[in-house]
Amino acid sequence: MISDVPETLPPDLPHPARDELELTQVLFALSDPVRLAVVREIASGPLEMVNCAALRPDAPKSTRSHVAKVLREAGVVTSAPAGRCRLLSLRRDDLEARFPGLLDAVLGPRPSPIDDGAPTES
Amino acid sequence: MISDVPETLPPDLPHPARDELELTQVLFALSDPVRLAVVREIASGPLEMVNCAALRPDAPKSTRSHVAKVLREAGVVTSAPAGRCRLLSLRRDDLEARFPGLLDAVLGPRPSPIDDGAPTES
DNA sequence: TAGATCGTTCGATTATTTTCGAACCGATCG
DNA sequence: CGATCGGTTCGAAAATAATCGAACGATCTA
Repeated sequence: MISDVPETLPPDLPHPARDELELTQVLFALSDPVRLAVVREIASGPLEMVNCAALRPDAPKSTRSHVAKVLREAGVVTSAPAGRCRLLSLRRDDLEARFPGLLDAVLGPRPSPIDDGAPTES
Repeated sequence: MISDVPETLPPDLPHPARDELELTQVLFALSDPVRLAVVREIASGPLEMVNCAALRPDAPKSTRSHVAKVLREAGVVTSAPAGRCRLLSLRRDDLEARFPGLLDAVLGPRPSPIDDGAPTES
């Protein structure tokens, strides 16, 4: 027997394919300080939205969701369901394939493992 | 003798200094197709606004001027008076110093002198 | 000097984005 | 099951950006 597909099937969010990424959309997504901060934060690895400091935890949920949406629709991040949360990941490979060097340039100089920015003891 | 500065001294337009360039502003300036096309066009050398095809010559002057203004205020281009015209130049050095690699990434692969994009004869 | 050219600025209108509450949904936990 | 948690969606309202005509200024040219 063929089980009916439930009317309310899990509508996972739409992500543009690699070859659909538009440079101007990507640049626009990165042109906002909050969104750029999110990208910087997940540059070191995927992160659940709920644990993302750049998405101000005190801000209204709908605002946080909107930030993620712009990044997702531009193809900058993927947003995957993970338990109750959503896991944000940077689409490094897709961005690099489509716009080589762009992400590195936007993320800026890689923080050296030797200098973490903390004050050194004299 | 000290010549009086005329009341109506040539009010040359304000340009941000190199160290005042903001990444988000630059990205925003580049995130519009028309503005990006202007940048691509002057990438090969300075160009008078009047001769810039990306600034649709048929569009109202005030719209054309506004496009140039956003690019100028973001620090992407300089706009220098040149006779009756204004000469737009890409601020390559400043952008490279401040955001290394960004411009190259945005401009994309340099068109090879061998392959100019024209269809090859079979 | 007068006219034409190129571009800026201002103000008004329109279009696009952002923000946020409310309603809702699935997953988890008691 | 019922409550809570994390997040989306849908309006509507506010903020921001784009568009364009009109007025102006400076430069060149006749």
